[in-house]
Amino acid sequence: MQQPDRWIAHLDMDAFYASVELLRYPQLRGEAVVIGGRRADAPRQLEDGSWRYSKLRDYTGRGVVTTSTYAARDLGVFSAMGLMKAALRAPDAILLPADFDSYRKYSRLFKAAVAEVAPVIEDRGIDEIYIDLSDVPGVRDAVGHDPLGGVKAVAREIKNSVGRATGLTCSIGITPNKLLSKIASELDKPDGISVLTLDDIPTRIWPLAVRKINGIGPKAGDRLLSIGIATVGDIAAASPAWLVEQFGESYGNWLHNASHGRDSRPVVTHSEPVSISRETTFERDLHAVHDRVLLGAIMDELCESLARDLARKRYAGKTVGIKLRFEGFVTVTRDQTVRAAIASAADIRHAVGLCLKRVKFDKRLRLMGVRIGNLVHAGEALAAAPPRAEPMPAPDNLNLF
DNA sequence: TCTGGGGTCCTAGGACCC
DNA sequence: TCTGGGGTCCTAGGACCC
Repeated sequence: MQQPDRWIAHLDMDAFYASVELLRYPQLRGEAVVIGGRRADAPRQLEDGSWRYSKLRDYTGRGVVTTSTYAARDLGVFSAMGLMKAALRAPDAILLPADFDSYRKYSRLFKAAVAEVAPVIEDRGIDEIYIDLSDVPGVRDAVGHDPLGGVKAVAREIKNSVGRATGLTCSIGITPNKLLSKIASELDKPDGISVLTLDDIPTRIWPLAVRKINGIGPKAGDRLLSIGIATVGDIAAASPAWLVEQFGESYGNWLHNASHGRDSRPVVTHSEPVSISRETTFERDLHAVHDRVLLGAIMDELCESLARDLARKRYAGKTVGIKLRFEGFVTVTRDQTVRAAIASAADIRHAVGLCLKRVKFDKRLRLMGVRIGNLVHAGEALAAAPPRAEPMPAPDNLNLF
């Protein structure tokens, strides 16, 4: 076996949101349960102590499946599917609203439990992480005699630690790099461990569908299929020059390297946010003139939420952006960069007004969002920026809607 | 039966400066 | 006088991910 220079793990919590809900409602274990929808769909406890749950068949309106239990997946209900479509497939599935505070709590718990075993961790969202195991004693000391055994023992230790801390299971893939580990963690899900070396690529990776590669999404997947490429092995068999011809210099070369399992990205243990945003989809499409007052109030609220997020995280930003989604799912964005970093709801709302002026409102709206980028730490913003660098907002800018 | 909310990164054109 | 190349910032859109 070729000795890898790194051992990188990808850890993915199994059906994370749904599994956290099952800790609270253990009587639902084994049932088809779907997370999504509104707060009003929360279970109610009856006087006799029994619980009353919402069923998917009773759901009407917008919304998507956030996660589903494995029993619900067996019925064809998956993440990001519209709830109305899911209701057709699994009308008797139980619907629970998402409780992100609870998921964040369990997220902190499982990451702390992993850190006790292996501290070099890259956050990849609420339910997954990369871990560099190269310098973990049980891995490092096994190099030379039984590397695979050492790696597997550490993986079991991590899973036990996560289980003790949360009562939840996870799946772990361990390989020489992040790209392969991300794929490997899915090979034996749920509650599995998969260890792969570069020698395993032809047998374990090449037979997989191209969409299993992190970075090949719906568009690239369709395009690859349309030119006769269905598996990772098909990409590996194609010439790099041809891939570059089809997909451009950058993506073509990346596809070639990915299909051969090459990836040198490090595990990044700290990163700063690039932007912070808030958005909301309406229950019904709204008219820019007819529903002007309502839209204005919603935009005020979005700006206030964003300002609270900025204050809590101690950031200010120089570029404010709006996102508008019209009926027909057509999305439009506008950006406005101001001279000095801002953080207050009023300053954000003013910049939003400038953005809104540059949009043509000829269709109904289904979504509005506000984003702030070009972030600086709040302390630095105060030190660097003279107060009142921006003029007071003109009254008409505040009332575009 | 239309498709949530929070993000990151890339591309490409134009402005502006040297 | 009609013409270069490079660097950076801003903006808009889009792909992708969890």
